[in-house]
Amino acid sequence: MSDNLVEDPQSAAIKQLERFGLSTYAARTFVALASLGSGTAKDVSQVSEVPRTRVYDAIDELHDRGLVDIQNTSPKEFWSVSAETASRTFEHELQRSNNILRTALNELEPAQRRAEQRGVWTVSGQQAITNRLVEFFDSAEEEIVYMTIEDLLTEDLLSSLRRAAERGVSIRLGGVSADVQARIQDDIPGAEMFDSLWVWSDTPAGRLMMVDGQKTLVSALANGKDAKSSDPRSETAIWGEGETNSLVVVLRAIFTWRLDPNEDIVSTK
Amino acid sequence: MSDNLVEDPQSAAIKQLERFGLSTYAARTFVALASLGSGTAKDVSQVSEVPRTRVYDAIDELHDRGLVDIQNTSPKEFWSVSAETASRTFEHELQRSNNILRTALNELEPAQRRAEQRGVWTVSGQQAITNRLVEFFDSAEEEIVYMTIEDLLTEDLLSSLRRAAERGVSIRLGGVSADVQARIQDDIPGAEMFDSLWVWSDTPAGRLMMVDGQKTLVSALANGKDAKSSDPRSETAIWGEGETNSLVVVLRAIFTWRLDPNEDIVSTK
DNA sequence: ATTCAAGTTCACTCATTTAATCACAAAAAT
DNA sequence: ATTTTTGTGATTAAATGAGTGAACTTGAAT
Repeated sequence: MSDNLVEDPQSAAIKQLERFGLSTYAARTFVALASLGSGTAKDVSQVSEVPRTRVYDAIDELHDRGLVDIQNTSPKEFWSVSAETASRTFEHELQRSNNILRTALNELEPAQRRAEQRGVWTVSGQQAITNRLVEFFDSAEEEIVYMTIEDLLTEDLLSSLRRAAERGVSIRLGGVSADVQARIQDDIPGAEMFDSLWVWSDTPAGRLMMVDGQKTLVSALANGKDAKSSDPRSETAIWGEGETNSLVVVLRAIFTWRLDPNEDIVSTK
Repeated sequence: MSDNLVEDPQSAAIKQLERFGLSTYAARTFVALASLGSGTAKDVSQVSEVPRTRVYDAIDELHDRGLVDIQNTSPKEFWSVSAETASRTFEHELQRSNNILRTALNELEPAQRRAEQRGVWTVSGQQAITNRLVEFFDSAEEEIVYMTIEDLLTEDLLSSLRRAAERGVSIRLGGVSADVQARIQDDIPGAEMFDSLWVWSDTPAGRLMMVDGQKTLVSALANGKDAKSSDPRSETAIWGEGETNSLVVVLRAIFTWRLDPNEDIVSTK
């Protein structure tokens, strides 16, 4: 098989270089040079499968990007920067690019975003859902309730919860096993743990969240069997916000019913 | 004129989004949604100039990337994440991508890179040249001599010099004005300043570098007139390394002749 | 229930970009 | 001087993506 799940460094590197805007010729040429250290067009062509006559264009592209230096002899010799330098170069470029993007978007973003939203929005992909949660957590002023399976309690979310706790937001966490509870207690002393409403540690579930009683989110993992090995993209969530949002109303009802301390419900075994 | 030097946020954002791999439709759609907050296909089409029928594809693309959430009503409504979230999302993605690239390149990099190089290599672009200098500085073991005009003495280089100084490398810096000399003396106490061999603070020059007497670099700015406003890409440099490298031999001769303390040369006015 | 309009999806064309091949000129090596 | 290698340019072919329009679905109104 030529395409394994764990790729060989060659094609992995090529793929990323293309992602950063290099042509496939340029990407292949750079990878060839990286493994050679330096070489002529002929050398490059042989190990990279790039037509010899096109190596020169590829080198030009790389030279303009500062990734390859040229020796003007005949035959010309080409030299590629080190892995570290290449990586740093891209990092700089992308950082710069991202800053431009952020400021541009901020400029044209309307003053008041999502005051009160009717309806329920869907998000998919574990990372996207996590991002949304972090946003909600960061906007919390009084209370966060979050039920989750442990696999979905990433560092991102924990640090966001920590920040919230430091602001004085009360935090209630459910669905995690005893030992993880202990670890979190160390990390975020203010957090209050509760056992999940239903036992779901063995079944692949999802997450449930409510912030300040007016922003809620529910997620579920698509493919049923095992949660761990499932593709991160298979998680789908819906969320809604606003005092009168229907999803909010429903979830608030459930949460307050199950969690409110003055209510006296027997915990489901 | 539609394309100013300082672009409007619209097209600036679109350009960066495309750079990050979005189609132009997707980029335009996202920018439209970012200024609307949320809206239907119709709304988006009107402000983005994207054909209404293709908005759906664009939204799919954005949804997959976690940048847009969808409300499954009729008409469908679309909601874009905040500028901050979008920026963070890209940052994550690119960081991840860059890590893969770095490890892949490191794996296939040959053990011994550039032991002794014959010949002289050319680099162009200010950033690329700076990168090369940082690499040289970081590899210095005994001595760094660096002559430069102030504009080309960036923070990157200063911190690299600082690291070298802390390793005990002796540093000689030339070509900078008195006040900048003072500032650097504070920053890097070990650095020794010397007045440039010829007066070049007013003329657009370039840089001269030698490390450990065996790695040298010379650069020059292409367009003559004023150094400041000149395009950063117009700087071109050549470098060489190795005891017997011709460029090294020549520059070492000059430097030792002019700088060696036991020689007694009258300073050029 | 039927019709109409609006919303959504799909299939197709056209243009632009990019990969790939070829032909030729210049330079080295024999 | 001749032959091989190296470098540049032009040309063709394929693929990607923008743009257009037809067909289908859904919801609302008569």
